[in-house]
Amino acid sequence: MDKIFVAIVEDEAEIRNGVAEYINASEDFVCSGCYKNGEDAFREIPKRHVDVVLMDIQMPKMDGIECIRRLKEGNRDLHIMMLTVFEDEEKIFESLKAGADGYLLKTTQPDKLLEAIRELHNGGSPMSGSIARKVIGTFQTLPKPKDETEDLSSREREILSYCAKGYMYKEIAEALSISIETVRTHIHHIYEKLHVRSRSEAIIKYLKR
Amino acid sequence: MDKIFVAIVEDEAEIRNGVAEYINASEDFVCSGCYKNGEDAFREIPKRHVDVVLMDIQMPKMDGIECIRRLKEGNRDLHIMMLTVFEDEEKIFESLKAGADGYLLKTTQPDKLLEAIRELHNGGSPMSGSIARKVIGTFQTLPKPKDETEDLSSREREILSYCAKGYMYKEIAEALSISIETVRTHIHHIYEKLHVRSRSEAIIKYLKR
DNA sequence: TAAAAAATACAACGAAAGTTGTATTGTCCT
DNA sequence: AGGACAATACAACTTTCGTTGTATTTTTTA
Repeated sequence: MDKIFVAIVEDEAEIRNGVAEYINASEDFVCSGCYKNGEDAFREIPKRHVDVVLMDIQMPKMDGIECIRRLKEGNRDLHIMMLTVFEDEEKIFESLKAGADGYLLKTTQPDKLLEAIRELHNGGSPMSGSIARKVIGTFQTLPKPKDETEDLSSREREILSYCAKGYMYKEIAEALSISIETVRTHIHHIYEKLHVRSRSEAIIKYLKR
Repeated sequence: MDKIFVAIVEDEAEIRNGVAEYINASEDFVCSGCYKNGEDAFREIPKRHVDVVLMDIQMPKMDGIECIRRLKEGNRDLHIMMLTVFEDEEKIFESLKAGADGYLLKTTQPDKLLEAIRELHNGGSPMSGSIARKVIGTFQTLPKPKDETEDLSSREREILSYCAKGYMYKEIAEALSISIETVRTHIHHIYEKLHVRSRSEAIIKYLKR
């Protein structure tokens, strides 16, 4: 069986070499390159055979998040996993948005790291426990303000949706083949039901619902 | 060390008993209850000592997603993990929104299941590889139309943010202690940069960026 | 340092939006 | 059958918004 080629991007030589050594000592992985900043990594990785990248965040010249963005732009299929000490939401979500496929903390045990690389290569997305919990937490937007647009009639909702596309009264009237005065009336009713007093506020409620 | 109390909610007796047996055979877990539908689970679990719930989705009377919603409403701290055959995004995200803390497929190996329960209990969020990848994928909103609000000056962005709160010119002028005419000028500049021609369109761009 | 961009301000005019009130028709629920 | 609501329409009037043009002071950048 072919070995999995792993690249390491990490500015601290000690960690970099430690991880590389551990990877090379394993059966099914081989370290195909070590880079000490995002710039070197971005220049070299596309030229080589790399299956998986382990990426630090804080590095000189180019940080890991920007490096991911650029690497992914060139090759969507490259599997990249963060390996960092940061566990604040900002860094996590910026990384994921940039295209990271996994996110491990540096406190991860070496054997768990190898297992994670394997999972990453198989299309999974390994995350440290606390990271996964934060990611899942973003879906639990519990107490969202009741959607007042529920109270609108279907015609009113239709008209509101035109407002939310930037249509003027006149344009809505044309689109629906009704008079501008009728549009006015509908919109007035919409304002009452949504408890707002302008098109802006109505659009805001509509888009945020 | 105290054992971790695990409840199982699953309509198929074979699976239910199999998992219960496996859990009871382990060192640090004990099955504290088996329920064959969401209704029974919702009625009984709050009365008992339960640390972790393993929850199926498709069940008679009350499905697992609704059951999670209700259990979590009563007790935010209860750790619930889906254990299901479904891996479509709809079911996954509905579960997470309802409050699931983990999501495993039934194909998970028994030893991995036990490890996942342990991780869940420790505040992690174990997910099967393909699930985690889908979850992470939602953050990678790839080809989003370039954020034109980037081109705005900080003052302009500030004013736009007031528009997006529903403020009128007069109110913005007051809030920033500048004249209404200056607000007008700024907003006109904003429209030029965003290539829009009304407050509505500007707000739409701002909220969708 | 010279040019460009940002922040500020005033003003006048026309266009769009918002308010208030009235009215007709059809549907749905009680 | 009567009442409530939705959809439609018209109109007069007020307020807010958007356009155009000019101008001064900083700040930034080439």
